[in-house]
Amino acid sequence: MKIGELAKLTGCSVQTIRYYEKEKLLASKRRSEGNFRLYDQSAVGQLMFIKNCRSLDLALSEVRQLIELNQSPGMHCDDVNKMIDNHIEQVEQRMKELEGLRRHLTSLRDSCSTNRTVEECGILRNLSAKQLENP
Amino acid sequence: MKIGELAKLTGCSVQTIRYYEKEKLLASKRRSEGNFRLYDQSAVGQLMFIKNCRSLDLALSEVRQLIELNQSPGMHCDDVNKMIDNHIEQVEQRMKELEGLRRHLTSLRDSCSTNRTVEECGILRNLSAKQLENP
DNA sequence: CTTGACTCTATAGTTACTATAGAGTTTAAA
DNA sequence: TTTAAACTCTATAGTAACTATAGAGTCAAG
Ligand SMILES: [Zn+2]
Ligand SMILES: [Zn+2]
Ligand SMILES: [Zn+2]
Ligand SMILES: [Zn+2]
Repeated sequence: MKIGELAKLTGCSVQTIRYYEKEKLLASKRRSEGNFRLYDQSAVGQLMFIKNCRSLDLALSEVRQLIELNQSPGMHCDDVNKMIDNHIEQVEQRMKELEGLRRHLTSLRDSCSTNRTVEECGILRNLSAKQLENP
Repeated sequence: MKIGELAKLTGCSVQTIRYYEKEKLLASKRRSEGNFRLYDQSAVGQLMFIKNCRSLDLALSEVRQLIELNQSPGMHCDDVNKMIDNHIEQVEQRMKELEGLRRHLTSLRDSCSTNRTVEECGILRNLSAKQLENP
């Protein structure tokens, strides 16, 4: 199949597939006479693997590691487990940050009401303050 | 004062200050004979304003809008309020996404235990599956 | 007068794509 | 058979908000 069909089958864009190739994540094994990339069924699986990883916010460099690991079936998979553990931690960390941000933004929002002028705006006044209180 | 002192006073890096100038967020009013940027006390306040905005994850384009607004003290501040409301929504949206991600990652993690080989790795097997279940 | 700390501009790199431009290829209809 | 549409190719630039150089110039102290 050509790149367009692979794109349709996987829900990736054509440019994204070419980008993954450049990044050594997915190779097309053959080219047509007119130099078009040709893929077989296994490419669908490989691309879905990448897509699944991306949906979990794994970086492409990590996806690359996983692909390489996948090629040594006898090795221990500790590194995979660690990578996921790491991600869970990072996600939780980011959630905490966002929670702090949300509280900050909410209290900032409460410092202004409707029908005020820029001069009177509590938000702008707070943003101008020497330093916002730390969460 | 020169750029290095401004950087120290505000906790921004020198390059960041120059970047903000290029992005029309903070101008140095004068230059020294040797072409060094010179700042007065008001620059400290302006830069802290930017820093406060950034700590709330406001985009530089939004900071620019706020700075412009700040220059029309008689106008209504509705746009400011709307901007903050918007941000609160976006933050809450992102928190929801991360919560879904966390659940996904956690259940994926549970599909593997210690002392398995790559071949047996539940995580890799799940990532290879045609499609991950949607949250 | 030299050393070191500072500053200047310009440029490239980061991440994971997306969006062109300009050219060539393939397929299908007219 | 011609021609048009649809597809593909490479190469390049853009995104956001910085960070990190390189190479040159400025300034203060010793
Ligand atoms: Zn990671
Ligand atoms: Zn207001
Ligand atoms: Zn925003
Ligand atoms: Zn495993």
